[in-house]
Amino acid sequence: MLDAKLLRSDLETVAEKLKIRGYTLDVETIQALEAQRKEFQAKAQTLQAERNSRSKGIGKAKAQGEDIAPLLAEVESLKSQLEAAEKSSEEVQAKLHEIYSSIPNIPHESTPAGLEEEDNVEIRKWGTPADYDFEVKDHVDLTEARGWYDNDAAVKITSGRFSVLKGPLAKMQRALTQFMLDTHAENGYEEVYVPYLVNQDSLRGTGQLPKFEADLYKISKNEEHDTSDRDLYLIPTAEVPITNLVRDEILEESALPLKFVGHTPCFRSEAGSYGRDTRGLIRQHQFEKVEMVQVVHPEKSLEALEELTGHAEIILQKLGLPYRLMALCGGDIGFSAAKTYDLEVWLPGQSAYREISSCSSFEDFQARRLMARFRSGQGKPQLVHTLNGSGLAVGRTLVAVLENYQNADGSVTVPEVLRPYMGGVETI
RNA sequence: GGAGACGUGGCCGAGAGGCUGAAGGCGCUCCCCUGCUAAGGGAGUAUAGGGUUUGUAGCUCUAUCGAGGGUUCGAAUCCCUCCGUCUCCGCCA
Repeated sequence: MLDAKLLRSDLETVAEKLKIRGYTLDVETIQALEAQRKEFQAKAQTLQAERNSRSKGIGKAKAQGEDIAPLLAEVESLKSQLEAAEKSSEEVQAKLHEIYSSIPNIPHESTPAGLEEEDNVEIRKWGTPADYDFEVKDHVDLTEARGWYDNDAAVKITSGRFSVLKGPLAKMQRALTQFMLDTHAENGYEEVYVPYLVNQDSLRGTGQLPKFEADLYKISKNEEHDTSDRDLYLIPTAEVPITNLVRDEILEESALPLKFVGHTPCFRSEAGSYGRDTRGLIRQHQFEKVEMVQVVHPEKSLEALEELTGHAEIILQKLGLPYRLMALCGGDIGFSAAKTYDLEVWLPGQSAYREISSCSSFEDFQARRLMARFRSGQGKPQLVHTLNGSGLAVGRTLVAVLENYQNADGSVTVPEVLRPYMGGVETI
């Protein structure tokens, strides 16, 4: 959520900056509603003040044994006026809140202009895709025949877009997870274990709600056994539970930056994604991801994004996987992000670079909704800046390892850094 | 899951319809006193939003005593629902 004060004082500038991401702000509607808000809110507050002071008067008169009947009659007429004023005030504020909740973050000035994926800017490349003197297979062909990847079983158990991994493949996914967590811990991240189901407040805090409910799996309660009226959702990313650790918190300035890393499964309903990447492990309703989250001082968020992105790159470098770093353009960054770098790994099976990590700075956009603040000196609490990045998407990393390390005979060499996590095995 | 108790500011803890945005204590900040690794005295110390304003200053209004709703001229205080904590029982990895 953007700063309401900024929206009131400098709406035109905000509208201008949002054009960079192809978003058109309805300036006239907002201005009209703001004018109403101001009028109704002021009126309601004046009436409340009136009622409060008169009610106090009644209390004092009663204490002195005076007749309070005439005073009561006076206040009576206030009541209906106040109720009406409060109602209009609440209605306008609810409308404004809905509009404000649906406005995306303002892109950072260093975010490249452009609306299409083609407008993303390549920052650097690392590694060189290998030349294979045999016909390369994709990860499905490499694993299905050996019984390690079983789509049919997943369909039987659940439905499409889920997968069953077996044997060395399942083990390698676990090895990758362990390797990533350990590496990030060495770089100063505190490992956290968090719930996979979250409430609505958490999803609002990080910006998935209210706009993107369709992408989420909602857990409906069993009425017979659960009288709670709270719906829970499966997390689409560990960003949600981890970033919400600081919701409603006022941190000490000295506690910043906070750096967390966690591994969770992620659940995405991804309506509309059918037809893209229908084969294999690239796009699933359930996948594993290691996520880094940083909570930093507002002046440090830009350099923190570079650092965090670097931490994701280290994983790819240690695994020896060729990749490129892309700065996403205004039209391609997510709703809550001010600036985003994507890491794209080389997949020989597709002869293409594919996204394997997304690292974003949200500046104070999430923090405002989260009420995540810090106290510096004697001053008022200020909003922190939040960042996160995949470090990495484990399922896609598994695909990348399989395809980049494949041999002519269909076996796969285990990258050296992974061997300690796989009992020293050198090939699978 | 069953029964009972409870949820107040950074922390502890009073308050049981009006004089309570909230006593008292601890902690913290500032000032004074004191020459010694201590103590004493004084002041201050929640958050959000609105209005005013060149102003993240000041003034002022509103809201907030787990959350939401209700009763009332008036609710931390009464009623309802939910969330959470603790104790005992049950169940379970």
